Amino acid sequence: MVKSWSMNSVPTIPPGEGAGSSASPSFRPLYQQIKALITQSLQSGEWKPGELMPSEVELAARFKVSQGTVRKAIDELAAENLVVRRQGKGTFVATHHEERAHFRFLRLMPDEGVPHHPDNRIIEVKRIRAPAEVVRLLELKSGDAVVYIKRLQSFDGAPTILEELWLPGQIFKGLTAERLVEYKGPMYGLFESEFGTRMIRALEKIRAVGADTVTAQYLGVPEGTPLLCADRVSFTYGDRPVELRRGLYSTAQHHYQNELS
Amino acid sequence: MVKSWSMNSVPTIPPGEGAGSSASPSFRPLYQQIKALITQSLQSGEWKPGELMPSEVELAARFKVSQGTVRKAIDELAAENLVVRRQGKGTFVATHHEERAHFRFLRLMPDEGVPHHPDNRIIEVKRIRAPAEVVRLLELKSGDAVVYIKRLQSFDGAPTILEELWLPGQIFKGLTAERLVEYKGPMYGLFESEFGTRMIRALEKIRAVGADTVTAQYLGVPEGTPLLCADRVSFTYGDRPVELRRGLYSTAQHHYQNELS
DNA sequence: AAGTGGTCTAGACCACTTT
DNA sequence: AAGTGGTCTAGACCACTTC
Repeated sequence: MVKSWSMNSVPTIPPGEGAGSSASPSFRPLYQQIKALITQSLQSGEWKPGELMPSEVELAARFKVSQGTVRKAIDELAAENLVVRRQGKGTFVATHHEERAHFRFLRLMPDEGVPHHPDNRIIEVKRIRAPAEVVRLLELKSGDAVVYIKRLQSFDGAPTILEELWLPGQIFKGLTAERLVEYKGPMYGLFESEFGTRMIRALEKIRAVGADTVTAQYLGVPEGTPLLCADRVSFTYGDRPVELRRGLYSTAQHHYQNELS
Repeated sequence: MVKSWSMNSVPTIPPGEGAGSSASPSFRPLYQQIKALITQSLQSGEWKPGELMPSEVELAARFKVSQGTVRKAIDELAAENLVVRRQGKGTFVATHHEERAHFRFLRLMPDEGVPHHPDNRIIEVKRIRAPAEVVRLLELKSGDAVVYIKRLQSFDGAPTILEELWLPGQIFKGLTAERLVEYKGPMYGLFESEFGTRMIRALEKIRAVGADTVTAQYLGVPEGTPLLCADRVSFTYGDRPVELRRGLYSTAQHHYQNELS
């Protein structure tokens, strides 16, 4: 179904688009081919977020490879948080509808106490033509529509995060203020369930800025107060950018936490 | 040398300090025991940073386990950046003396252009009694001495990072301003070569603050300018904290870059 | 040609979960 | 008891580096 190496399983993939500076023709390990095939099935929705995937034995039979090869492919997918393995139960498609995932993209932690979920207040939702900067970062076509969202998040009643989002209009067609307000849970969960778009990873660029008049009002701080400004581009399968987000964080009682390893 | 499982290799480790909420007595996979033994050898300096380690076959013989088990142990060490594997050559102890490692702990990137190394200017080096906060974060004893360092880093002549460091006095005995000034290369390289202390990972807490008078002068910005403030605690083997660092970053032409995955 | 890490297979047994 | 992921072994061959 996949292979072709020599005697003991040799990949069929012809030399070509090598991933690097290899002098020899490019090779592709079998397990990486399997990994790509499984990723395709995840992307196409053959197995939906939260669902149980076929067992390793089943997948090995389906792809006509050994269980060990399937295992190595799934190991990498698990390391990338695309799937979750549970001993004795099986392998599940990762979803944003679990506690575990909620704080993977929210790095703002309280200086003291345990992290918990913010209260959301939607300020504005509208459909606009994408600004040039958004066109560039989301790889859109000039003139494409985007959904613009502005919201304020509070912890224990203290306004802390003022956020603006830009989402490709084509993907997020029916996204209205009502649906955002009535939806309980993390926004990425909504995107995943209602719009079939799962955020996989994101890139953030962080700066320090002074609060402008409007921002200061929303966050309840003096104008000019230093704030963290985090610009985020989020990607779905295949490194396709599908969200632009600018967050302004008040760091009076919170900090951005990061592990370097 | 290690094992004891049953017929096919069973771990000797007696039930006891299980790592988790397991109801049954705790087990420890063989490969994790091997991993711990290899880590010990790294920590003790049996193989020094940059050096070639014994091959998988040798280690398998030494520990009386299969090559596959050693491989899995080394795979995890490589994932944690403790060792580096090079096909055809062998496995090497990771070191801060390589380009590759330099930007693992320096997340401040230029808004445009490629990242490069800063110019260092040592402002102050002194030996002091550790302040209470430092005692707490570095897990010292009250009254212990620490080496205090203050330095300014510039990119293309533009002062950008004002940093303060606190290092355990016991470990960093002969650390003087002269040695810091004459040393070329990343500071973690100096720590590794001259003081036998290798930084493995670090935890950062980031806030936005306004530049005070002194800071503003060093960084050449108006007083009150918003700056990133990054408090870092670095750890060596065994999660022992061995460095406290506070960096103030001017984000006029740079940003703190972070990948969420 | 020899040595090293990298891939693949096949089979055994273990721990965990559900039936 | 049956099924799942997790560990361990043994052996084969491959790609890369050095001699």
